[in-house]
Amino acid sequence: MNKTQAICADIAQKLTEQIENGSVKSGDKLPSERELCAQFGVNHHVIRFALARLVHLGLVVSHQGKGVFVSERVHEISYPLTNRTRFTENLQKQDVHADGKLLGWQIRQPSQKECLTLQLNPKDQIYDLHIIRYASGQPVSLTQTILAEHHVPGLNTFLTDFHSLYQLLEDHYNIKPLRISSVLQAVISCRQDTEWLGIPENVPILAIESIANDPTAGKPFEISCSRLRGDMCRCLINF
Amino acid sequence: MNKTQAICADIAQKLTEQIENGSVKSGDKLPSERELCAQFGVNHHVIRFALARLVHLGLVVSHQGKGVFVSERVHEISYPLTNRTRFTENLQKQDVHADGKLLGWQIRQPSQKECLTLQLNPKDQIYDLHIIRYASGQPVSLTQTILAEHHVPGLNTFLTDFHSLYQLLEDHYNIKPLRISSVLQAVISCRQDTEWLGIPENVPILAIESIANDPTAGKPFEISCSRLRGDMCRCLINF
DNA sequence: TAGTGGTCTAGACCACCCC
DNA sequence: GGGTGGTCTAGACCACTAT
Repeated sequence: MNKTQAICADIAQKLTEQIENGSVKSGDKLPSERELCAQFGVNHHVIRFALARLVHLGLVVSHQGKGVFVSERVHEISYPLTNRTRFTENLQKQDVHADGKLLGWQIRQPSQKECLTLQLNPKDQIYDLHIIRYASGQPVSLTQTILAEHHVPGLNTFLTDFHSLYQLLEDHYNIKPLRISSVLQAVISCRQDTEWLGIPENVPILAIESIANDPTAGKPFEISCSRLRGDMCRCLINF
Repeated sequence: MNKTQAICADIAQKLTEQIENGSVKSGDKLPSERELCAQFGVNHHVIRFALARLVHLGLVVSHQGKGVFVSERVHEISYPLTNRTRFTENLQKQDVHADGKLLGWQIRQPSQKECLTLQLNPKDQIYDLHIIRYASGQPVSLTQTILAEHHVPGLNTFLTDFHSLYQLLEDHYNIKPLRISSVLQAVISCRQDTEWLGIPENVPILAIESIANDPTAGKPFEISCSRLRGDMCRCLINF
């Protein structure tokens, strides 16, 4: 049927096969775009388009001025999702070094939706934290965390040497949040993701919105919105 | 810093804003590529690149020969994931009409991994079904289902008028599978997805691999690998 | 300086849709 | 036939990295 626009997809296919059957290995540099042009007898743009597809699939990464390289098999993280899931603990059990860094924070008025979810008065205030998390030194997720200010008074004083949110909450407030629900969705990377996670655009991201309780108070305590690298994170659920 | 390649991203940004602030509405046709070229004073390719970004974000869909249209807000499906999750039931509770179609099936030898998971002998045989599922008539997911042949003898005779797998299993074998684990991952759409689900390439997909038990036998019964449209499916988990 | 990836232009031609 | 999106070519120029 429609077999005119085969060239570009064909090249992507051939390159994919070369990677998957191991004739170019993990970490290897692909021939330069100019070389591939000559090799396949096509234009610059066709090659670039084919390579873009491989980038989206996570098979290669490209570095301006250096070349295009077959992705190192990133250590895939298994992320068991339970009501007690804690990023740091989770990874340590898999013998992976975990760390978190606070990118920024503010105290602000809650939105209408945040009021509803956290059962706040409109004049209550909230902490809004942005956290990046690392596994073995590699950035894997961006998280926005919302906490009611009156639940964690003076939180700001503990933020200077931030590593693990839940550790902090336990140490200073004796609170161990319990996750009560999560919503998972597959989305595409945006500017923010590319900047912080060091990944290209148009790459899959697992978005997780969770609500956690403070079990002693039995009330909603935390809203968190995480964006996890799709190529690194597998989310496990047991019933 | 790097502010040369702003044009393309800028245009994508501007078009995105026009859609999000409602100055072009859901279902509306965007100006043709030629018109946009003139409007922004740039080349064909720049416009196409910008539009591609919108496509990946799920904001627009393009139809050859007709034009580029702002995506109709697809009815987002909430997909509660529990050990009793059944696609058909699930959607009916949300007053959404659900249906399934069998794309194909075969009986074959299990792979090593399938043997292990389903606790089979290498000489056992398995049913391998490919199912597409619809919500309100729109395709939302592709699923591969693996069942041991000796658990569902003569299954083939029931496949001619297929609508709901779990209904079939209950009606003819009195089996109500219980999900015991799921693995969720964000990936990117492949050829197969684009063909069956009617979505473009490089669009997010939620991949779910599940294992279910036959509760009366207490043994692994089914492996299913689903690929859900990222723009339509939100997966809910309660703890 | 020379090589790499990245962005943009100008223009040809194809496939599809609708009148 | 005249519109639309889709693919490909040829070539210029920029930004980054090595050496």
